[in-house]
Amino acid sequence: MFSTSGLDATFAALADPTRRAILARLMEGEASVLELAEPFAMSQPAVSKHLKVLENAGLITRRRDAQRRPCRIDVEPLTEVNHWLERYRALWEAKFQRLDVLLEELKDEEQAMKAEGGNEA
Amino acid sequence: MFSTSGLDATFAALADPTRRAILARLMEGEASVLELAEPFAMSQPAVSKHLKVLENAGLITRRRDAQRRPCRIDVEPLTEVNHWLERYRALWEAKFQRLDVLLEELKDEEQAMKAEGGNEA
DNA sequence: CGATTATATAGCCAATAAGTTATAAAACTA
DNA sequence: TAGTTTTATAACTTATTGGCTATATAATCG
Repeated sequence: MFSTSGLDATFAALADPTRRAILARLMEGEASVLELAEPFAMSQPAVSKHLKVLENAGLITRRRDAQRRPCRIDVEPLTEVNHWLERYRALWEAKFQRLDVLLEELKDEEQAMKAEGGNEA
Repeated sequence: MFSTSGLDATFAALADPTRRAILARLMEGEASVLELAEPFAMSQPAVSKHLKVLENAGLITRRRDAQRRPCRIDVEPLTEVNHWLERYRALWEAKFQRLDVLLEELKDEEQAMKAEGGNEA
């Protein structure tokens, strides 16, 4: 068994606009499957599949409420995305710095990271 | 012709670990196709395909240098990811706030955004 | 020109994804 | 218990993805 990086599943889940819309909807709070399905021109099973993808990526969790399975957003994978982005953030936050200087700094940081073993693409 | 959200292409491109590794490599500066292919147990055409995916997502640009087509990272789509993440950032940055209070605040913000028309899943 | 190097393209294959309809299962309601 | 509501699963289809090998193209070198 090899656990493909959590980022694989997270980015793949986020690549679909229906699933991003579902996450956006869940920012307003819990919602059932039918409530989540309502805005979409799509069958209920299709939405259930999307929810499974989100759940497998850890982006939502579900509880039981009678027949309903209310979903709520789980933000943890997004923190991983945020952390992954960190590596690149300097590239656009330092728009007015000279690029070559910036890259030198980043290379130095990379050396430091390698020295302590942190390495995930 | 309907232009599927740039986020679709960006997230899909980032969902593959080979492509994320290529981006990480490009943080060290420009690299040719063969240079980028070298670390991977994968044919050159496979890497060329990955580069095309990255290029279509706007994550890299290529120039011509004799026979080589050096690639460089283009960070703009990552800024879009960063912007998309903004909506959710409060959820993990405010871990110690009461969740219901937080969600109320977010709903208010959403009303404000709707009022001025900003809406992208 | 012919040879070499770097990259792209074509054609193939297997696996996955995203949708469908039909049906099953779970939990409530009368 | 029988019916209703909500969700999940199965089976199928079509399109996309990611890899391969073989080949074509582009640019340089001798």
